[in-house]
Amino acid sequence: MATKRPSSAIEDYLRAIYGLVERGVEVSNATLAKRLRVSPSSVSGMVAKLADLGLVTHVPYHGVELTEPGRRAACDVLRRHRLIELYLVEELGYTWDEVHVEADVLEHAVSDSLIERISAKLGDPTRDPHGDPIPAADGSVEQPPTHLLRDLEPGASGEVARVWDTNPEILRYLAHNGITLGARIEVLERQPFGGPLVVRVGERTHSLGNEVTAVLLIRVPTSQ
Amino acid sequence: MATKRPSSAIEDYLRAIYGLVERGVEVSNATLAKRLRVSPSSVSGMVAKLADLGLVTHVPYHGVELTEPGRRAACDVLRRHRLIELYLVEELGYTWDEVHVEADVLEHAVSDSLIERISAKLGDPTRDPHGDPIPAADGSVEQPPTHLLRDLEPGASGEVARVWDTNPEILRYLAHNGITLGARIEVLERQPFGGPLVVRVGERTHSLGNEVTAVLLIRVPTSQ
DNA sequence: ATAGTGTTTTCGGCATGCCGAAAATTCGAG
DNA sequence: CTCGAATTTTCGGCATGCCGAAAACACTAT
Repeated sequence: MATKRPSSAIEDYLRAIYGLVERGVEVSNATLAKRLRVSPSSVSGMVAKLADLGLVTHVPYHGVELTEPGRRAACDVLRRHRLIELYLVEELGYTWDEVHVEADVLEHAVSDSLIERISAKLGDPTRDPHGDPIPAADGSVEQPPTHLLRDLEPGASGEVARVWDTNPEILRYLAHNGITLGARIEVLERQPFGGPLVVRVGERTHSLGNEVTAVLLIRVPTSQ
Repeated sequence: MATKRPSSAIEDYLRAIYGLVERGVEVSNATLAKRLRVSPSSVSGMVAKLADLGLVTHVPYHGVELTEPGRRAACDVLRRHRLIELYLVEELGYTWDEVHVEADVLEHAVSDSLIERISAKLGDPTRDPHGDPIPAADGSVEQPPTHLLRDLEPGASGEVARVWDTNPEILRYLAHNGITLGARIEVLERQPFGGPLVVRVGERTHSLGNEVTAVLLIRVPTSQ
């Protein structure tokens, strides 16, 4: 029998930790506090609790790491979150900038059986509307090899595989400029000193700032 | 701007009070405690809080009554609850005995905008899978005139308009015997001393106990 | 009137999670 | 090595909601 689900607060922390690791961001008390919009002292308290529960390992004054049960629980939440996002887009006409807030709440409220019906109705998809992989019901995740747009050299091209951000404004900006999942994108030139990257998407060229290029993951055909 | 939504606990109490009134059950501390599966002392505490918030009036040691703001808030929750139930049946293949538990949780998690999209997708329905009226977005509810099956005399007939219960076993029992919304039902005879009511539904006759006849609402053609 | 019964309320307590202020720790610069 | 800044933890406190035990109340029957 499936063991009971953690509290929403716990699930929020687990998903946040997983998300930071996934993006290669250091998982510190401070980054967690910022991401969860909570005070650092609250993070200390909750991390102690997570460690008690065996969901993370914690070296005081140093880092936090998910244990295997913790990773598994995080994947469960992530699966729910991403399936809900996709469902809202596919079945209820949401756009990719609207779904995150809604899914943040619903991920804690849907039952396992509901989420499996949703998955079935969507044809057991493996990507959410932002290109993020949807963990399978058994907790496995496939992370396809991609490159940050920021790291590509002029001349490189590929297609937009994933947008690593939840900020509705950035997402609307991208969609408005035709930068959506699957769009072909070619790097034309890079301005020095942290300047914008000039890219071509379809007929148009855009100068993209750091906030944007650090968030777009590109699938490059001949990787390596 | 819509004022913030009450806590889930508060919404649960409001919906419970509304539900008891709707069924003509006395709204006492005890009935509330039983319906919410909570201790009587918890009810006392929460009722005091609801009174503070102006959602109910409370005469200590006597009854609780919804104020107009309280009724309105209860209808909001009820609208969400019933739309979710219908949605699960229509779009995700749930049966009428499965939806209640799921909706109990989701009613607190769906945003107003999501619920309106759901309502639109369903064609702004006015009945949920149990025949319960779905309050409109403006808080108005229509209660169609019906009769408890228990109160009908032999010879009377009508169609099943509503099932006033959430117990999955009763609901499965009814569905299994063809007693679903819209089914024609005719009272054949009434056994005395609280005995069963014999009814005909389609080709078959059933002897229905009190638990069942007290829960079936019948629309009788020539009311009066 | 009053005793008894059942209901309701009050009271202190517990669990979860949040906070700010102050103490503890780390780590780089000098 | 030591000082100081930044981070992290500890501590006491608060809010929400739940509980059980005991006191307060209402209502019925004598």
